[in-house]
Amino acid sequence: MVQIPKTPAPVRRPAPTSADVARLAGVSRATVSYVLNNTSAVRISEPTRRRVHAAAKELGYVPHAAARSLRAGHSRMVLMPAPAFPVGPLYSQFVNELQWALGRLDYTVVQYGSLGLTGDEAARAWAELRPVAVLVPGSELGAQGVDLLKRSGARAVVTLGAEAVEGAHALLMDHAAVGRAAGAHLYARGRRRIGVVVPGESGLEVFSRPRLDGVRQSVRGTDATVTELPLAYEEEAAARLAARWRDLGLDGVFAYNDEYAMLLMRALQDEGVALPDDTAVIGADDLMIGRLLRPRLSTVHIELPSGRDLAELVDRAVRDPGAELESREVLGAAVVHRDSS
Amino acid sequence: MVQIPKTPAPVRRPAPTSADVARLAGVSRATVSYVLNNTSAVRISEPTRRRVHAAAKELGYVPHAAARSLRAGHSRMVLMPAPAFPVGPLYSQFVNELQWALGRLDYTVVQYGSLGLTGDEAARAWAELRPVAVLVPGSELGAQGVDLLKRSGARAVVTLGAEAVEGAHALLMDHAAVGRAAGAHLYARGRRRIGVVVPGESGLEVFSRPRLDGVRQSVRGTDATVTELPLAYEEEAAARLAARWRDLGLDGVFAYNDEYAMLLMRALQDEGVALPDDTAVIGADDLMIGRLLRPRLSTVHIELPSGRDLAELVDRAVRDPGAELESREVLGAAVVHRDSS
DNA sequence: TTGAAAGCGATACCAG
DNA sequence: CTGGTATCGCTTTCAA
Repeated sequence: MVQIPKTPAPVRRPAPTSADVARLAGVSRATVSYVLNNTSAVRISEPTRRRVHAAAKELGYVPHAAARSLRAGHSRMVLMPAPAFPVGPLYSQFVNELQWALGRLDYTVVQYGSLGLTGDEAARAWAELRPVAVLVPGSELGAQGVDLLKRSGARAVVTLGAEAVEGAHALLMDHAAVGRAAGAHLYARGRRRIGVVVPGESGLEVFSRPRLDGVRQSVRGTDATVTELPLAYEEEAAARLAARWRDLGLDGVFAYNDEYAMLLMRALQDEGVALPDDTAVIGADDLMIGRLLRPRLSTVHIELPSGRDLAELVDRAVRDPGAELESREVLGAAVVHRDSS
Repeated sequence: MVQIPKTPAPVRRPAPTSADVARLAGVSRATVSYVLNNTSAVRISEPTRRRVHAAAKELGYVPHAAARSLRAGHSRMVLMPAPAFPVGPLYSQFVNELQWALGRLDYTVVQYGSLGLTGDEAARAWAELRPVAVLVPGSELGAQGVDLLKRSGARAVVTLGAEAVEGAHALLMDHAAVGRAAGAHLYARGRRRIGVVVPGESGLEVFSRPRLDGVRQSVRGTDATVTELPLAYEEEAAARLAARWRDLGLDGVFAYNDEYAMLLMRALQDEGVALPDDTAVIGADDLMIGRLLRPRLSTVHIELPSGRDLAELVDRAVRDPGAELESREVLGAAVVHRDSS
């Protein structure tokens, strides 16, 4: 461990305020505000502007967001809960796009770490920040929470999840559609004894449950059977599952996503199961790794709404909070047939 | 698109304040504050407490964080910039741990979306929120930025990156060590013409550059050569690279990480290059996929600091901002030798 | 063109 | 035990 000498001035001065800038520039606080905000309603002489800017720079003045939004009565903060588990490239990229798009509309996205808070506690915590809009993936939030947020000034609450919540705009992401697509595909390929790999890890049920249900729906009324296969994301777990594969007598399997599919495929191949002849495999999410596997992995490609679209929805909702609540189906699921099925 | 009827009350009432609660409960705002904050210095009668709590619940009162921290002169917000590119499971998990650990210490982590802001602009934007601490991955932040943040009240600035920044605590993550480990390993395995796969994608240079440099360092003064191999994360790019592999005449290659390694391995295998006989391959990050490849992928396992450690560092720094700045090397890199090298 | 002052919401001191 | 009130930093009328 290396020690770097501390800065020469250990004194903790309070942050400079607009009053300090005013004093240094020899003007009033009002003038400082006018100059720094480029208020067009008031004209300030050029020399004064320069003095103010110089003073601000010299002091390292930074406006106090809390004070500002307190005074203004609103902010342009869009709040999202920070995801509670490692999240794939799909979601990362979606959030990035969204941040960018909202940034262009002059909003600021804040991901709030609310680990260990349950639905209503979380809603309270978010409400304290008085965000202008709240984006909530999943269905942790109930009608109560939405109401709380709206009562504390949120002009839009948008949920991204399986079902709409009273009072909130909803981007419906029906993961059952993913399962239905996969199930229908396997059925069409002549498979009748279908396994569905479900992550053993907790937190993923929100996605895995509907995907499983979707498979069930897709074969309802046929002679096909669906078997749930819990699988932890570990080699040994996959090996154990593969070891009893012959006994299971499955001829097709839908894995939660391409990563679990890869895990399972490897274990099956090590076990001497022929893919896709003995067992057809299909994954989901259309990750790059699927294309690199041999046989190439069939998968369900998922189409998320673009960040731009969502940003525009948020903006519309914020500008006109009285408008009808939108509720749209946004998750597209399309089978990409490759060699594993 | 389905339309859900809007809620019956389209009136936008302002959020209830402590004054509203006081009015409804028939007490003063001071009393409300005492009750809701459980202030131990003052004793409030039980009936009054009840009335206040009831009023607060009825109105759906939520304290206004901005007003509170304005008054208090500080907050317990720890700010991190939101990552600008899809980030792997390693980092996701690290951030989660950190959030959890800081949460236990009663801090709140906020990931601030500062897309498109350069170092100093970003520092300004962060400073506006008056966070008590700022955690910055990468080296986007200069001494100036650190100074700005501290002047606006940040009691701790911690950088996670290649080099220390004046005035900030530093968790040094020397990615060159990853390259050195990989390079030394390949050299020890008798490889002398070493290629290094560098992502074609921008934004990753922060990591890829030092990893490449590390390889160079590890073979300095030997007869080994190092060839930089830019590679976009696409199948075709990999195929093109593989097509000229014989001409390149490389007998060992270090890929930026396991994902790029997998991409390259597949292309090389399709091209008929024998692994590891013709070319030894080693990746980095020790992802699950590496274990699933055949041959099993050798990799450089990366040890990040635990979220708990970092949380404690932040807490120490916040409690005693005058203390010596800590600067520690925290990135552990260890070769995991498997079958591809 | 500039300044004085009110007020956003919450808290903590000091009286009563 | 409870209430008035000053205060945090900033914006924005209203006057000068």
